[in-house]
Amino acid sequence: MPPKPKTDAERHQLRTLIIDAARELFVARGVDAVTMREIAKRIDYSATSIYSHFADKEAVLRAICDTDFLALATSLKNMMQIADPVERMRALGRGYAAFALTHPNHYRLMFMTAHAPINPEDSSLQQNSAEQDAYFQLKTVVSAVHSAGRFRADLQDVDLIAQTIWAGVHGVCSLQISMSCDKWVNWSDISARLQLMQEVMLRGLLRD
Amino acid sequence: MPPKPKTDAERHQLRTLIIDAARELFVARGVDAVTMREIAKRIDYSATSIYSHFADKEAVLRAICDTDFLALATSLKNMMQIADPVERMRALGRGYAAFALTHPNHYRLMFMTAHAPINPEDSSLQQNSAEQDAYFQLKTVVSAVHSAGRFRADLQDVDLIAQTIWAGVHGVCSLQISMSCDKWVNWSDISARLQLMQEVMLRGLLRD
DNA sequence: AGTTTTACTTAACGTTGTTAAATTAACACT
DNA sequence: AGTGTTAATTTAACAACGTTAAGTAAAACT
Repeated sequence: MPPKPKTDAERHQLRTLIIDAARELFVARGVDAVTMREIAKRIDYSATSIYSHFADKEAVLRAICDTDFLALATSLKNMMQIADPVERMRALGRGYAAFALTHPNHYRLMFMTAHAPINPEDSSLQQNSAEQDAYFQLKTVVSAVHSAGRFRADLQDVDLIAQTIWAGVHGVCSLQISMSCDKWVNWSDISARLQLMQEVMLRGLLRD
Repeated sequence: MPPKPKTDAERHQLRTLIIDAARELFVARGVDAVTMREIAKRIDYSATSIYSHFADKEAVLRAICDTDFLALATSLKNMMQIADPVERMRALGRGYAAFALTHPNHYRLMFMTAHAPINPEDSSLQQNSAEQDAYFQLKTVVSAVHSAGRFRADLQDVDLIAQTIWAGVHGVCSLQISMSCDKWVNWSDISARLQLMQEVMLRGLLRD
């Protein structure tokens, strides 16, 4: 019941223990459905002990998201190796979608929830970093495709193109996340929807 | 404080009074941030009286969505008059986006918030109705374009095509609604993003 | 040895969605 | 007219939540 003084390393270890327990529960059943007491029980601590490591539930969430933004960028980084820029762009889309659909609750928090503008001081991530900024990765790929002269002649605005591609993939993923259990619509297979979106986007953007 | 027996009309009136109060609050501050007691206070009733009209908070949300789904379908109905099926499809996309962007909070409730599965049988709206079902309207247009032989040869699944178009427009709108204030991304003009998405989708889907 | 600090725990507060019980008014029937 | 019955609504109450305050035991510092 009573404790020993802990080193910084031990403190950090407990911090990530909390984060990992919380993430597992959030991902499984959604943020709102998971209680602080439950997170604590998972790691055999009392609920209130979490508050000596995080200001509140929201802070736990932000910590998880921070690591997951990084996780997204990291998981996409592997695909940046692909030589052909168009294939690279295609792989990036697939990777992004895979991330969204395997971590729907994280994705909801990152891209489907209105949040105050991200304070660079508040986030540990660096903007315009090939390792940490997924949007920068997308922009880089789009820029490469553009430089290779593969886009249609009238498409010159790299940001605009990147945002349209993002919107296409995001549309499929977010609709899946918030509407797929809805019986009103006779939903096609999610992989078919993703595939067609990818095809349509490429055909619509690339030179014949 | 005490009551009179009420006619069906009066009951219905109070029901919509609750819905309207709840909608206003939900739209302003989000579903989770609004309490039942707050909704009740707005219409000078006790919190518990809501439960004689709705099973729970979720049921209030569903009822709100129901009326807004009808509003969306109604606003799209005019565009179904356009003769050329491709032009009709284009107009439908524009109309949908206009609804989303002029009623962002309603749109968020309808398409970006997780809610219990909508069973067509306990909705007041009629599925597959040209007046009440926006998805049916989209499907009808897609079907017309398909019948006119305007889609590429390999595109045969009307549901799949409709859902992809929906995802494209939804992607632009939902990204705008939840991320446009984010300074991380150098956002292009929303109308330019919509325009390009529309172009890309049509070029990707239609025969050359 | 005695004080302070650290790492926790238990108790407790205010709110939440929701249910149960109480209250009050109008109607239906003798 | 008096008496149930029913409907509409309220107040009281419950369990659970996020969070804060107060308490406790061991290690560390002096």
